[in-house]
Amino acid sequence: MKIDKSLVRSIPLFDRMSDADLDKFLGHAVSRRVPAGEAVFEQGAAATHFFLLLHGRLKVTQVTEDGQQIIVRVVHPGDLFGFAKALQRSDYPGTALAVSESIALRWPTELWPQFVDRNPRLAVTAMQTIGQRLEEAHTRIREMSTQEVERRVAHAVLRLANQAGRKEGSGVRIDFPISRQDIAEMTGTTLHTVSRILSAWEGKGLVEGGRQKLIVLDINGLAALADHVKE
Amino acid sequence: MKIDKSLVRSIPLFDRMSDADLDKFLGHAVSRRVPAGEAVFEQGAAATHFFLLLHGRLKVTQVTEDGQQIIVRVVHPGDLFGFAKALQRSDYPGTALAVSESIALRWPTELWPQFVDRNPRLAVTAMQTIGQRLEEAHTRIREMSTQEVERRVAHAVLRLANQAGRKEGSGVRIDFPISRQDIAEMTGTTLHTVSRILSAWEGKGLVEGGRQKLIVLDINGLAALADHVKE
DNA sequence: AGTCATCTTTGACATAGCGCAAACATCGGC
DNA sequence: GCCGATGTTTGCGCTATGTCAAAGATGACT
Repeated sequence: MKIDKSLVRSIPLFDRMSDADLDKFLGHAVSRRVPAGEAVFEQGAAATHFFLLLHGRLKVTQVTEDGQQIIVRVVHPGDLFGFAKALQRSDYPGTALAVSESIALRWPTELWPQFVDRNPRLAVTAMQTIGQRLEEAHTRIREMSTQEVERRVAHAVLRLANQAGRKEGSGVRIDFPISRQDIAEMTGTTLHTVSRILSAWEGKGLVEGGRQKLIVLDINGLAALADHVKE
Repeated sequence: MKIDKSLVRSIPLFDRMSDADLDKFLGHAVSRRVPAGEAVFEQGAAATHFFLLLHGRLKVTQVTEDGQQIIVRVVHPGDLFGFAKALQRSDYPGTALAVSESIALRWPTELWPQFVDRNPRLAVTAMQTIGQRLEEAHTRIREMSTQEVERRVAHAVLRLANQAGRKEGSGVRIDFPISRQDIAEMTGTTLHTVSRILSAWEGKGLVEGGRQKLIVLDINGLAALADHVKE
């Protein structure tokens, strides 16, 4: 599939790469269209490629031995993902599932070292990316350790609105299909509890819900809920 | 303070470095003795150095806005720590506190790039280290999302026994002073609950407790508790 | 337009584990 | 050898949240 170069250029990681380098980089890439509901790679599979999301939205999930699922993170356009090999893993630690129709570029993991070599900025970006993820993970741990469910959900929704929000009417809509179950798996609770919480918020005019839909009407109100130490 | 070179050699990261390179590396290092209870660096402080723990034990903690503390991880001898700058942060995200008398080497963060340059293995090790930490963080998130407190504590204790266990009599002793409060902060619960759980375990002969002391008597029994899906 | 699968809401109920409080144990210092 | 500081144990009540159950909504497909 032909690669939309201007799309790639719009990604910070590549905006200042020389045209020659970019061509070399993209020369090895394979573009793939992933329909909603399909996996880019599966947990436990051999890490043969690393990826860059150009368009769409993925969720990375892990399943525990006893069958419970959690959402590790959401992949947004411009994000590198699946570079387990760079971290010295031989298999993917999670499953990457398209939640809406997506387009991803793919490179064989063997190329990673030479890309990094040729383009130091990539190494820095990768380090940075992982650093951020580590920080996010710690934030999540901190929240799960110290906050009640409602605040955690508030934080999660705010984060989503930030990363995947699109203005719609008087509010900000989460720009991909997301279920209560998904939110539950991101915050470590059950869909029932999430449903109750969202219903309550809807009653207070903070959000507007719907099937696989979520619109934040009052960002500040939500932020207050998320930050406010209850008294 | 003079650096014990054989101690450094015993760390996997350095065991195969050439003598010349090692000398160059250590030439820039400053060794510091940290008494128990003292901090190597504090959360929020400018990240001026990165470190290597030679001896002792540290806990890295974070404090939330509302004053609650969590233990992010325990640093063992041979671990690199505090390389926030490599991850493009300007300050330390947590506080590193010695829980027993420790010795740490210290380098200015500016040297990081050139060390990595001269010694590619360091870069790989660092990447690997961060990858592991990320994985650990996800494991913890998974546990906190899906398991009850008792299983989480069991996992935490097993991990400690693995990383810091020393045979003692018929059991394995956690080889540094650790309180119920600490365990609580590692597992996202309260010291009360931890105390109850440990008391129960002691009743079953799984562990032996004490002031800032913990000895695992029955690793398998504990592992069963940690893994066994309750029915 | 009807059917089915999926997602959401809501209720009733059970309980794990937290908060509070007080007694108790252990250790290091004087 | 006593004292104060620090850590641990235990009881009790409460409530946030999970579990179980069932009834709506919503949208996709035929």
